[in-house]
Amino acid sequence: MVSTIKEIAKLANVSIATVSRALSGSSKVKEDTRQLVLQVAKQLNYNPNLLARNFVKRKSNLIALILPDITDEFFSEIIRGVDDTAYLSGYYTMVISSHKNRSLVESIHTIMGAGLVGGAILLIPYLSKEIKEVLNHERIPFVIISSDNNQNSYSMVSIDNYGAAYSMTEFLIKKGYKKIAHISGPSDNNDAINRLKGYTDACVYNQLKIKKNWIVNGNFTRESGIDACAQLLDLKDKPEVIFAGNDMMALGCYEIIQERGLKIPKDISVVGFDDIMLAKYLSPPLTTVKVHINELGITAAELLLSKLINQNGAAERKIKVSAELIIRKSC
Amino acid sequence: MVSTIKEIAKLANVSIATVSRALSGSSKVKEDTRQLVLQVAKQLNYNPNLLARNFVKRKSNLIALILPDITDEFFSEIIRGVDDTAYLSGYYTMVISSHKNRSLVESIHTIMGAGLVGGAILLIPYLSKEIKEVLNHERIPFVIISSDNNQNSYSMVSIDNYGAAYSMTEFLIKKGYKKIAHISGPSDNNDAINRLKGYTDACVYNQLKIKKNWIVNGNFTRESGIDACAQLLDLKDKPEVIFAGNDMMALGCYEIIQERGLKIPKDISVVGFDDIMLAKYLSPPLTTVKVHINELGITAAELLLSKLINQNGAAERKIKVSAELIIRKSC
DNA sequence: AGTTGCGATGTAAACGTTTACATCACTTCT
DNA sequence: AGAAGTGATGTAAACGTTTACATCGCAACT
Repeated sequence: MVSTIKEIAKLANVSIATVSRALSGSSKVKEDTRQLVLQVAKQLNYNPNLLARNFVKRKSNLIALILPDITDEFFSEIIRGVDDTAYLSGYYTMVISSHKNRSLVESIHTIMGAGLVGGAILLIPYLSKEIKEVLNHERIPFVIISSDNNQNSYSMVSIDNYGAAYSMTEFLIKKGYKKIAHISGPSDNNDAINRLKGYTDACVYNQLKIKKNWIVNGNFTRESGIDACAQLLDLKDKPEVIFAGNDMMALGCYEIIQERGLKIPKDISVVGFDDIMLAKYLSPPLTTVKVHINELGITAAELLLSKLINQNGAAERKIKVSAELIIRKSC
Repeated sequence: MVSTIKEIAKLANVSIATVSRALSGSSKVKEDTRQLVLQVAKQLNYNPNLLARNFVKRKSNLIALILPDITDEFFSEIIRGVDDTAYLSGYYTMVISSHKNRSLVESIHTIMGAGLVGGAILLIPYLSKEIKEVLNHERIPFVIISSDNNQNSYSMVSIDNYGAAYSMTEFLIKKGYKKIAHISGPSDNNDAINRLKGYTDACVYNQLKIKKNWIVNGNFTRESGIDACAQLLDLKDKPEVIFAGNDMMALGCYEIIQERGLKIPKDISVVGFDDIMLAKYLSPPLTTVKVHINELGITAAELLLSKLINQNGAAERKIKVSAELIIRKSC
């Protein structure tokens, strides 16, 4: 059942080299011969052995997508984006989740060094010294999806947190809001940092005063949204709108606001970031920022593929995937 | 940088066979020699070439996870479940999404015949004749994740839709509800069919009358939930509780019920199925059925691995992954 | 007619690893 | 002391494919 070029060669009365050439399509083979070979191949139900092919060519049509140790609503979109794009260029995608049984560093080393994959896409929130150390020793091309924008030496794809937060803030200002609060994410999280910066810069640029206690720290959880929002509601000088660093914290805001008998957006407005699935089902539906997550995957794959195909040591590129304001009823 | 066993052999002054044996750990090598080899390997930063290894052993430590043409909130959990389990046995997971550029049949054929992967897990909602045809010609082991329980000849893992729906219905009956309605999913969808059957069987077993117009057809969308629920609310003999075939339809119920000024669960109760992320954030939080999706992946992977490891043509097995009632405030 | 060029095809090596078999140096029998 | 057995190691083939190089036949030159 598992036919090889040898068998085709025998049946077609040609050498295996000719078969190989006929099948690969490129080289010079007489059209008659090619047709013959193709026909025999079909008849034998031939499937090339990719293992052998990759092995001898010393390259692989597999790319690794290395994911961090957490589950995320958005991972499947990234995976799909990568897989779709890779497939169109004849590549397959291997997914590796690092987790307790296998550190990220270990994954990188074993996977990238084994010849199994031709390139890798790494989803890494924060590039530690250790990780960079390992990466610098790897010889296959890779691309990083990360919001860690302090790195120059790698090709990176990231969400335009800054730009999106800036737009959202400016949108609120244009709508007439003067008192805009922000609940930020963890202070060591780059998404959070950039969103905060987008918010403050937009305020500054539009000559809007930011009171210091209008910026309160959260940690991207619903609970922290509740706490942060409570703080804001207790303020003498209450903000008119709360820009939560992500939707989960916005959700927390909704809960405490409604618990206190206030109405959104009449008494106070709320906007978020991420456009998680439930955002549009909240009441009122949440105005937020939608990141085209699958584009992260697509872009990363494209970048990697370009490295794989024309392997001139091109300069490392940084690409930001833009986001879109989703205007609903919460402001 | 890319060291091979040849180089190790040279440095350690042994033959490549000895190196191979020392590294693979199994065969008989003098302990001193093994240590020496190991040390040299480490020093050379050696990584075995998996491509070569798989090639010569004519087996692969890659398994393919073939997904259908849609994106789903739950896919990442399945992927993670498969990957985690596979990894623990030394296997890697390759994800293939079939889609417009690549039919499922095509994916199956090219992937499973190329020697690249040693086995496959296929997520297939409905096993068409064509698909079965292709599957029957494949020679590598595979496992199917599906709710299509009309198949005997394959190893399958599925959600226990029937049992879970039965439990939910019985739970409602025990709570004292006498008038239970059901909004079913598409009539050609096996999940929907089994859930409906679980519901009716539980009613019958508990001698509960089911009025014909208490069962209304939906199609798993929120909109269909709205329509179906409206029909139920318009009934002279209104049900006391609506068991929606999935959470999205339950969400639709919430909307129309609240729009009509009714209270859940005071005026009417609603329960769902799936435990999608937003279920717990609805107000009131939705009582529903949680399927341990990652277990689908884990179980499928275990099944496949057992086939891969002891390749005695064991009987094909069917495994149902059980579900759990998540009792919240909606009834 | 002999040379050159070229297109088509064949030959064989190579890729890195595993593994069946051969070999060798001992030890332990008889 | 020789035979037989055993444990450690080496030799070489094999896996399926690609590809550099060699070869061959034929057309188009001089």
